[in-house]
Amino acid sequence: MSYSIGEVADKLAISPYTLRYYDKEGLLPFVDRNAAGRRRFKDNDFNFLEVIVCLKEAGVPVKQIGEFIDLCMTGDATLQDRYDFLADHEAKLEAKMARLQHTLDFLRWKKWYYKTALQAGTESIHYLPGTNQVDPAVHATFNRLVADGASPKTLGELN
Amino acid sequence: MSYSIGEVADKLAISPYTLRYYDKEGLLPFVDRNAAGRRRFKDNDFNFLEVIVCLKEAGVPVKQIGEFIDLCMTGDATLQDRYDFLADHEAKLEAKMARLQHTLDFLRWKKWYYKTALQAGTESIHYLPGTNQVDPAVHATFNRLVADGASPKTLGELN
DNA sequence: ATATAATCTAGAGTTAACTCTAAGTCAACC
DNA sequence: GGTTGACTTAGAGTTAACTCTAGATTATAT
Repeated sequence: MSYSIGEVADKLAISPYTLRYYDKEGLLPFVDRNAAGRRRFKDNDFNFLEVIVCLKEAGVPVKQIGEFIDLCMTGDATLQDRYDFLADHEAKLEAKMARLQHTLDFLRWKKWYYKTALQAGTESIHYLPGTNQVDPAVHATFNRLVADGASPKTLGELN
Repeated sequence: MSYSIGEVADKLAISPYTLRYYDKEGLLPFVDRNAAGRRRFKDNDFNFLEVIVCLKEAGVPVKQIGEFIDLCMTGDATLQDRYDFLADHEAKLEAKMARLQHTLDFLRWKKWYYKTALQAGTESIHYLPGTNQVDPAVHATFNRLVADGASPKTLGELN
């Protein structure tokens, strides 16, 4: 089985432009061409494409993905380098997910902030008396609710 | 208490250039100026800055963050819009974290793939006999190990 | 008082990752 | 056999988010 650039683009839900750009950047050295110079992707190529898509999603720059593909093409001498590369980006992704979890926590507290303001009809219930400044105790109140067992996700839910 | 742009930049670990850029894009309409035209950040401004940093981390484009700040400056009439904005980006962030979890799973399976190749001294242990194509059963083997209770994270760990 | 450092604006430059255009080739269908 | 659509390359254009420069002003430290 072999596939045209358009078929691969459809399968991966990315544009043919992007695939050609990746090729230009050295990400697709494994792709064959037919007599007319058109790209013919093999079944096994999807193993590489899967990795490329994964690294992209993980936030690895195209240039670095190219370096990984280079290692792949070089052979068994680079197995350790490839392992280290993946371990490095695994750690980076774990760190990023931890940061995003904090971001999500913050978003949920702010949602609760607006839910309660909405129910009161005014944001000023969260202000220090006689000012336009948010009372730091409000965040502490939310944290106490969570510590007491409430779900941060449902606390901010309207209805 | 008030703070210069440099002090705020240090606290948020972003450059003064970036803060001025945000101001230019309408993200900092709440910041005061002194007689000489220099920015003076108030304590309460950090409530806005916190939100800006959070939305940035969540992947919200600067332009959209500006729209949210606009809502904030308009007053209580926009409370629902602000709630909806946060709820929308909460959902998007949850979806992104689910995708990243899949990405992390994939990275770990590939790490195990290279760990086992490394221990065998050659990647070819994963190929279909007499080819250079990866045997699809290899991924299935990894999945079985995980289904049988092994940790995907430690399975790929070297040592 | 003076040198150094921080700030200001307007606007130019940079970078990554596409995204598209132009001009041409090739394949599939009626 | 002709038309339509997919493909090719080289290279230009786009977009977001900075990042910096230049030239001027202001604040801080000796």
